[in-house]
Amino acid sequence: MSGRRAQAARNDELILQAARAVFTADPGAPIAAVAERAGVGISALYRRYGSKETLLQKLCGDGLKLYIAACEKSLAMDGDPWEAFAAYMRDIVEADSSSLTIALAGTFQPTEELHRDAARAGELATAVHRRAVEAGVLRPDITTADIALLFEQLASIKLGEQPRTVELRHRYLTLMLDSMRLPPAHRPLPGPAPSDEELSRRWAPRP
Amino acid sequence: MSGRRAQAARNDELILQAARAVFTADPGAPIAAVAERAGVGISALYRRYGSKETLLQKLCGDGLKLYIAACEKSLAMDGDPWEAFAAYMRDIVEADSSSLTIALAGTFQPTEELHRDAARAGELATAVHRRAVEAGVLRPDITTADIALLFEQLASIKLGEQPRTVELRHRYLTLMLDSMRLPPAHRPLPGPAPSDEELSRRWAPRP
DNA sequence: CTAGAACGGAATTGTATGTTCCGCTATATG
DNA sequence: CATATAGCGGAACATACAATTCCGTTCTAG
Repeated sequence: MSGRRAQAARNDELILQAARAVFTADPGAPIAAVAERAGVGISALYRRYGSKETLLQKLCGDGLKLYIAACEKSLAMDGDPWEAFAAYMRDIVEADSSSLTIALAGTFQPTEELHRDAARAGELATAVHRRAVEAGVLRPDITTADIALLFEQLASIKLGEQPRTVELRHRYLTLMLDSMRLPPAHRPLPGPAPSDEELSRRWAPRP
Repeated sequence: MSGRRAQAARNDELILQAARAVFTADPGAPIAAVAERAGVGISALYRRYGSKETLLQKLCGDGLKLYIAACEKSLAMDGDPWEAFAAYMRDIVEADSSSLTIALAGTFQPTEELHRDAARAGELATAVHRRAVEAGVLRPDITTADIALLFEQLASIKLGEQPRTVELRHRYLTLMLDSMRLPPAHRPLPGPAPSDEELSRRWAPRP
């Protein structure tokens, strides 16, 4: 397959990647920013998604599917129950789906399919959580809702470029896991702490 | 003092309170929302602050002063070094200055005074941190920059009304403190975990 | 060779928001 | 009591921005 068709197929992917990157960095970004990042014109976007809302629903749906996949992967793990739980949380952080899902909450009308997937994700998350509690490796006073909020906190971290941001999220996830694990223990923290320079850079006036 | 002068003096405070509340809830809020919340006209605002930027600088400055006060209070405490450190973090959460300070970073030109206060706040925070590390009650691999980011994570929590939000922030602060304290230990978590209803409410499309 | 899919990007349209302006009111003052 | 004016409410203005539409162009399948 080549020529115009091929470009179209490539653009499909290009646009989705761009949209993920742009809206993850700034949930309120204009749709033109997505087109620019993808290196295509605006009409290439509107050919695929009838409106901004449609695109956001698609992104949100993809994020949910990643979430579901992480849950299923964890549930499929046998062996150390704590490791299964921790892997679940690490996978979610790695997928970076919360950022979008959360920031976009209330921005658009949830599809029927979104509702179904969200319900399924909730069930799976509950299962992952329950297994950890029943195995006695997770503080029982931590609920599934707590975990959802913890993901949101991690998603709020934004410092420097994406890889650095993910690295820092893992750092604080490690901290969170320490505080949730039974028996209490401290693990070494991954990645360097933020430097003062990283922190202060944010005070430069944004154009 | 009564009559017109009195109303003016009252408005001074009214406007500041409203501005704090509004911008804390939504850093991008229009200036008209502040006037409405304060129950005054727009011109009452512009009489006091020449521009939105000026108002934001004022709020940010106030937040910094609260931060500085919390540091000084902690440094003045003698007795349990851990308690001094924990009190510092609790006070910052209570003051809720981070929300503004962080959300507004980069949205306006920092004043000279802001710079000075920020520097002073940094020094004090470092002192609080060092004392905890030297007393052997705080994980040494946690840096002051880490703590700054932890505050940001707490500030990102927004669920329901302000009091509930603060309650939840204390809940997760407790978790964080557990993970930072030497020797490792778990403390009971304050406040109830978020209910599913609280969480799902956010998905209602915002007008 | 040509119909039409795919596209780039300017033009259109609507909205949101910072700021200014004007007329009103109550009060301080002589 | 008269009146200058501080303080105010809110409409009007100017503008920036962003979603969407539209049209001319390009490329390729048949």
